[in-house]
Amino acid sequence: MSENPADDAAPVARPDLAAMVVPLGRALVAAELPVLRAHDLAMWAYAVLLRLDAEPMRSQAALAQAIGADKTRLIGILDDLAQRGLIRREPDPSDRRARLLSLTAEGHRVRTAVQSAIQEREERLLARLPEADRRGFLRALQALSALSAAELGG
Amino acid sequence: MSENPADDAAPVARPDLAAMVVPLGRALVAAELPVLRAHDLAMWAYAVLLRLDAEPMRSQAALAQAIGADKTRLIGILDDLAQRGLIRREPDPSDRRARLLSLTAEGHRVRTAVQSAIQEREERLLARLPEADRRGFLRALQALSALSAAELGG
DNA sequence: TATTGTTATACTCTATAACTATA
DNA sequence: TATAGTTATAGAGTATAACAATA
Repeated sequence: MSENPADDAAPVARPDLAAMVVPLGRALVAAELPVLRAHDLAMWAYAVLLRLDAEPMRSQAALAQAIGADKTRLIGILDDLAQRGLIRREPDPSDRRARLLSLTAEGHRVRTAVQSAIQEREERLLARLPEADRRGFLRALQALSALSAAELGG
Repeated sequence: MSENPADDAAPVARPDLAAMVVPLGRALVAAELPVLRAHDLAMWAYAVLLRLDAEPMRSQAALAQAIGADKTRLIGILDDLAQRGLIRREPDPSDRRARLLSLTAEGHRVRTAVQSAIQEREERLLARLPEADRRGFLRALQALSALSAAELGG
């Protein structure tokens, strides 16, 4: 009758992954917001700086897809970043429909300052975990987030 | 000049936690949705079943706070669950403003069936991780999700 | 008056559709 | 005609404010 505990009234061995991961993600985002606000950056703007620092992009559509954003919502973000001199945004000479996107030196500086502040906080949080769990957590997290959404769902 | 790699152009050692956790959460939720849909349950309805199975609640406000939902959005969910006979929802005789909430036997059955299906999928995902990382991941996740949002942010 | 539940409303984020310009 | 970018619009999810019943 109780060979499989999940069939009985007893609580399951662990909460669902989503029930732990989603609230954790919300809390991590909430912890980032003050840092971003201090640099007057929206969350998506920060995502843009990170992506363009890793690699310049050939078009806004490519950038949108790379960071999982909608291309229409990116426009205001890019307007702001370009106006503040954090990114370059110029028509591709070989196809003037597309916009070549890259980070300026100032954009790189801001990106680095923000990420340092964010990861400093994160390290204080991770320091509360036992060393072995901490390493396993980070490795598993990087492995899982490298899988495509399709693989995670299958 | 390059004693601290974060000050230079080189990429940082790891992505920000939120940048890994939030998309992972989204993917996990997306993986749950087909299971929930098969049982004709909304995500919040499932959260209600889980919470009430753990412990009956003295009021809708208490339930809302316990699962991190807005009390106004819970109402339609509770209407549906009560109508389908998955929960009991009766005025507290000692304070008829409040509604006593608890799971019916059928509600418990549904909760167990859904969670089994969900965790079955999750186990297949976790099986892709090395055993040590998997254990560290789950332990760290449970530890972090037990911290309050305030602690995570501080 | 304070609290529980409810309804109505507004706001944010996101996705869809229509328009301009280049090709 | 097809594509990149832009603008305008609509939808989902969420939070806020006002209301009715009970204490």
